[in-house]
Amino acid sequence: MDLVEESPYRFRIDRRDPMRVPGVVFAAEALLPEIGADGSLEQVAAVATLPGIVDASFVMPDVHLGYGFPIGGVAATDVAAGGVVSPGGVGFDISCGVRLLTADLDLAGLRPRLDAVMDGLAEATPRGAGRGAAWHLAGRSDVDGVLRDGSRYAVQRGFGVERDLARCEDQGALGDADPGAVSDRAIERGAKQVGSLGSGNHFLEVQAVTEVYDQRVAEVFGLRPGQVCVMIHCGSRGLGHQICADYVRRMERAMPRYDIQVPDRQLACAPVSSPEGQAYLGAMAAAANYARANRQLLTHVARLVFRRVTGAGLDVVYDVSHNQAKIETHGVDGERRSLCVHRKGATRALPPGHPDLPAELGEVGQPVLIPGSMGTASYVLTGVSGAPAFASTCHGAGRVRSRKQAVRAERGQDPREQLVAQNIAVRGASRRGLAEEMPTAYKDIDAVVEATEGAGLCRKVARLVPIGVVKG
DNA sequence: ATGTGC
Repeated sequence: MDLVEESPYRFRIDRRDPMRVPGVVFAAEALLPEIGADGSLEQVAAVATLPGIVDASFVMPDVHLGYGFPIGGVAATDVAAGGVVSPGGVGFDISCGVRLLTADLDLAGLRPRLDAVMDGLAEATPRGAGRGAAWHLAGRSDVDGVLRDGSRYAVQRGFGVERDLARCEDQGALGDADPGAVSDRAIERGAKQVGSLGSGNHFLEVQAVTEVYDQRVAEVFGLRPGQVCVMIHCGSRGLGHQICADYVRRMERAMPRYDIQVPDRQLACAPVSSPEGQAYLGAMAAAANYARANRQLLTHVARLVFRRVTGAGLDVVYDVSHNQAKIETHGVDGERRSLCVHRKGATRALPPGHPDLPAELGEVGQPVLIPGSMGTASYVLTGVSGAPAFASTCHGAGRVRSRKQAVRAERGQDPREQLVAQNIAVRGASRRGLAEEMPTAYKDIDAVVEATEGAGLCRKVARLVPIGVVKG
């Protein structure tokens, strides 16, 4: 794929038929050799053919191959111009995202009790495929509560405090959720999984702040050097997965009716304004709320353990999704337009002064939470004014090897030993599960974050390192 | 990512 350098951190894929807009790759020169070998840039060009797409088909420096759409991608369609919504543009793990908690505790104070904290977290955190959850929903009214009101419902039921909600994207619940658009099968899969980590790259990590790049913003976020934090990375489990599968099938069948042709069946889509588009967005919002309730329950579990073992409380810095489509208003060619912004492996990053931010964050911008690969650093960033790509940035390190390749690369080595040698406590996960997530399988998170900052997508606020990790 | 794979 030919890339034209537009600036040091921005490369263009020129538009050619049937692309409607160009592709844009945000990356540093040094990352380019690791980008595109998997075919993800062909996916960028394919996404650019979607009806109603505006500006460009964007990807972040952590781009890699996904289902139809690349992971690390941002694509916005103009609702009034027949713009489409596509389940592949959100991904199977709907509203997968990250929540960061701060402990009123420093690393030195945690060290003597670290083993007890990790044992407590390991015992209390349901994880792995199909293994139960912290909260078993009792009947249809609980299910509807979670699907409609997300973290808000979890807090209402006693699994958190009101302040948590102010520090969540959408105040803890995405509007316009339609539980009626969610299949019985999806609900059946999800009912016993609220408050569970899942597997793959999902984790609950105890971290410590090692670097503060912006003192003023870090202070507003509640972060200081040496501070202990808890990062939770998980999604909508079997429920989101089932919804994605259901709607890919439904849209595949609907496309001829709207005379939509796509270069790849995995790009199945329907106009946002169509019955199929509306049903998907309603089901997707329900899954998004489920994922938020999931992170709220894991917050509750972590609080119980920290309180019991260390006496420390945990406050929410922020909770933000990196797999979601949202109807947002943005300027396009000097006009305010209603757009369906697909972010798949990309994080919303609101600039300072944005009306959707809670008052206490208004002056500094939205906290953006970026998990590194297992055993490497994570970042807290903030949104900046005038950024490209509809106020979005990266979501993590981004794979460079498939899971299978990662396991092969770790043959004859012990991933657990490698983490312990770095003084990182590990709980859970099979040898294979750990091998799939080793840093050699990912790009360098420091380089990815530097490229996003260089591209003017966000600004660094703080860097955190792992102390202990609970894996699915 | 996923009641993990044709």
